[in-house]
Amino acid sequence: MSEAPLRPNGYRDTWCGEVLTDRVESEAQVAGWVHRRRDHGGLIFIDLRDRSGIVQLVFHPDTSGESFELAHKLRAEDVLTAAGSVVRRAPETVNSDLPTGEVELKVESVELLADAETPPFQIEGFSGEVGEDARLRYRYLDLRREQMREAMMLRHKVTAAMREFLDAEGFVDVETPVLTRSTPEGARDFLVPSRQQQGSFYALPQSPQLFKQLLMVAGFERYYQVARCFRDEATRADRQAEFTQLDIEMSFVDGEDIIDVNERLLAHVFKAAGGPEIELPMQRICYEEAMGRFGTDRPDLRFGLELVDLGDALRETEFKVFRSVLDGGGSIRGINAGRWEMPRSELDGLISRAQELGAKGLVWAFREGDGWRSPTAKFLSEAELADLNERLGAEEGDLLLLVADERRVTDAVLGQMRIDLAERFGLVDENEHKLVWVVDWPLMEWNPEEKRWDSLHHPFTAPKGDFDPDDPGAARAVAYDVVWNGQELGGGSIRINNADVQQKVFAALGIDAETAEARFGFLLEALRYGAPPHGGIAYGVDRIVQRLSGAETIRDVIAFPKTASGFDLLTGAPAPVEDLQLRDLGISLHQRKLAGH
RNA sequence: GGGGGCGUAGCUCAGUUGGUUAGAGCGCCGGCCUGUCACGCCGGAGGUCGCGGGUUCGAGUCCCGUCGCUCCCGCCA
Repeated sequence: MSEAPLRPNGYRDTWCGEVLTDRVESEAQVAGWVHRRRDHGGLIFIDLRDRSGIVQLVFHPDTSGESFELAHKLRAEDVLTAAGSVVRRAPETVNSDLPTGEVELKVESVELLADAETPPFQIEGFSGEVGEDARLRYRYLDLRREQMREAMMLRHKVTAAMREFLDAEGFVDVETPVLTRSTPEGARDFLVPSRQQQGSFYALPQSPQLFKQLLMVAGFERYYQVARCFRDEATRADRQAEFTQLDIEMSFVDGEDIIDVNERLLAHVFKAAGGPEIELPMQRICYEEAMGRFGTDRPDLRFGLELVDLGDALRETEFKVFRSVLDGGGSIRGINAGRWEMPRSELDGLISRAQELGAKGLVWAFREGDGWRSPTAKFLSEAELADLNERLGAEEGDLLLLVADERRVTDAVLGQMRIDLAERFGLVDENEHKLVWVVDWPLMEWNPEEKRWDSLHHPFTAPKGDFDPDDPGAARAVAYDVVWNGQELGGGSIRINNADVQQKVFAALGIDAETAEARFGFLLEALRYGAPPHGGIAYGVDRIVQRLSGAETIRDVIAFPKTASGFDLLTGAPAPVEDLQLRDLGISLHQRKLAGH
């Protein structure tokens, strides 16, 4: 990234990274942090770093005795300004690893602007990766490291490209409240107690969903926001309780309009961020097909190992495990993992993994002749084995994995094992990129634990055509998720713009009229005042940047992230508050724990 | 909420079957060094082995508990 020109002041007139051969024989003043010092006794080199890069300073006793004396005392991460002449290095002293390696600054004057204590870890070291505790506790030092600086710069490029594109397409950036209303559906809310209305609470938004719909009712037509969102749920490698969403909504559009503008948005952002080139139009796959072939609604299309339905081959089976599942309306599905040797202990590991994922068990087998080498082989007839082999496309020695359970379990287990196996067998080409729209979603799915219908996206998603409250499972949605190599980048839908339809959908979801009125009355009311057809999408900005940067965790692309247990190791949040503060809020605690650590 | 891994010097780690005074590299401090760029050489300081309890003649090592970090399941779009 090239830097904007500097207005010369008392500190500097040149970026460290821009002290290049075109400046030779001119004067320059630079400022920054001492990256490394090499003191030869009679000659001292200092690598000076600012955000643009590194330049070598040379301190000669003959050039400036005073500067030379000071240079002796400089230590890592001291902040200084140095002025002198830019000189070309002798050919044998050129450092080809450094963009500025053909030149150096012969220092004539130097001033220490701030001295630094010895950092708890080396900003630029070679003794391996620094532990995350230390990095988070001293995040401002961690952010000085090249990898973090580049991640944050990339993040900036991504959001800048988003804004640039959306601005050019006529989208209006509108801020929506952070103190808003709790809606107990979905994830747990972060609550904020109200001082003026004691006993009442704001909630931090899980997304600006309802506000952006209201902005459509308000006639803004095209809205976007880079919005902070909050979900009080467990953190993961790719999840933080506090995260950033690119939120978009449009009026007078159908699903194709939204997909069109978003494909161009993604292409623009990927290009600006140096990501993989996106071919337009992007591939699409319908929900049913994704679930059928990959067992997931966010399929990674870079490798095979597709799921195969095996119920038909086992219709007459007498094997009790399969029999009872089929009789109970469940499914038997399998994967041909290909020809891999695997010792018994690893096969046991696969069984454990399947159980961890929710299966009761896992059948493994290697094709041998027309039958199987497997503990399960003796329970199946020759005809059944032959049929299974054929359906799985099994060749001699292929490893076959079968799960029998409810369809949602077989999909979840095999869908994840497919990914595990691909990683383990090295089937994923990291240079290949597959972006795909998953379309044609069901509007709702049956939740057997809670014995009710749940929205697949959210309760504001519009049903395609007329909605039949007696058969919610039949309803489809104009909904679309965009998936990159098996990870969901964003998803959206056409929304309900009619209060009657919205009420029917609430009712089907088990939200009675009274509750709907209490929680969403403002929305229902707004929909009665002329709500245009509208729809939109939301992206996980952190995840997009994580994927573009190749970072292992989402924390590496967030300036000040929290730990898995929600702690901010830098500031010590969350922390107890003064009794007086609680009294103001009318809150009393059952017990007070002392702050941890 | 559940399961796995980790916790030893400022940082990254080693530490055998439970056995004398707990080690290495980097960093740090002091000295020497005029072309280095992971500068080099010489010397030095630095430890609540996460915390608490237990077993034992003896615990970094074994047991129990607890705290923290992390990954996974649940949860979460």
